[in-house]
Amino acid sequence: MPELPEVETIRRQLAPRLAGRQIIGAWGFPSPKFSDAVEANGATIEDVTRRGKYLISPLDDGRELIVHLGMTGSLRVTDESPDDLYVRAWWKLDDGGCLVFRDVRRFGRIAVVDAGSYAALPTLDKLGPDPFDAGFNAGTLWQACRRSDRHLKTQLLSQRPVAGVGNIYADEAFWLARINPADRTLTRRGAALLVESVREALQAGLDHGGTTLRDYVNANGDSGDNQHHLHCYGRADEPCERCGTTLRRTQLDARTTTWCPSCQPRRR
DNA sequence: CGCAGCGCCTGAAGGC
DNA sequence: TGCCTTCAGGCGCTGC
Repeated sequence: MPELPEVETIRRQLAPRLAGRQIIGAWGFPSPKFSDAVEANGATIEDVTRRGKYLISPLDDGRELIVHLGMTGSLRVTDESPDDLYVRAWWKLDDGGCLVFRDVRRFGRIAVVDAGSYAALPTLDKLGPDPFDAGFNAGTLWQACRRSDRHLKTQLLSQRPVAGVGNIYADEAFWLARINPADRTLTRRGAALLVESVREALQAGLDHGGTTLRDYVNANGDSGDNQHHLHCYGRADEPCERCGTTLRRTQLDARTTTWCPSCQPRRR
């Protein structure tokens, strides 16, 4: 499940490979989620950038090709035309390569829009600051969480206070910050801790090439390594690395959530 | 406008 | 062995 570290890993691999390449053929799976792929035909890719979990490629005609990988999406550049049941889009390049988007569960999304016009992608349209930007700090996070009464974890996953955090790195960040994900309010100090912990969790993911639980592979087809470095996510019923208490699992707004009842006590 | 609830998808895993 | 059910989950949409 690609979150910011996985998407950024792919972006770093694709940007030098795709910049300057003209698209000379395109196909999209016949569904509104993918059929926009053909709209990029004929344009030249100028770069591959990222906002949160969205890959954004500026085109030379003032539009942008946007790809969200969803749960099981992957992007690769191959030498041959794809022959695979789960390919949802491809773009033939002017150097003989082919950019292929594969997505078993079809939770991904492709769009071609006028640059910066994201009305068709409401989450992107209202996306918060990237976690490593100065615009994400204790003050902004505290303010954002003060305006809502939802569980803190649900707020992080909304992509509004900060962009790019999904279920895995959210559980990691709350564990690192020793904050209970079911809390609804943050102290100033808690906000500062959580900012640092979000960055630490995501940086670990980046350093280890992303987390591969089942499907994730980078643009070279390689799995990540961060699944061997997780402290909390997916470790319910195992002892907490810090205190030995058995980690617990629950559902929080329909999201599987793992936490340490001792290190991460409920506030209030 | 905020948000709770639901639907989208399909392979893997578990139950019997 | 094989059928059936449940689970995973990011995001868009609907309706309160």
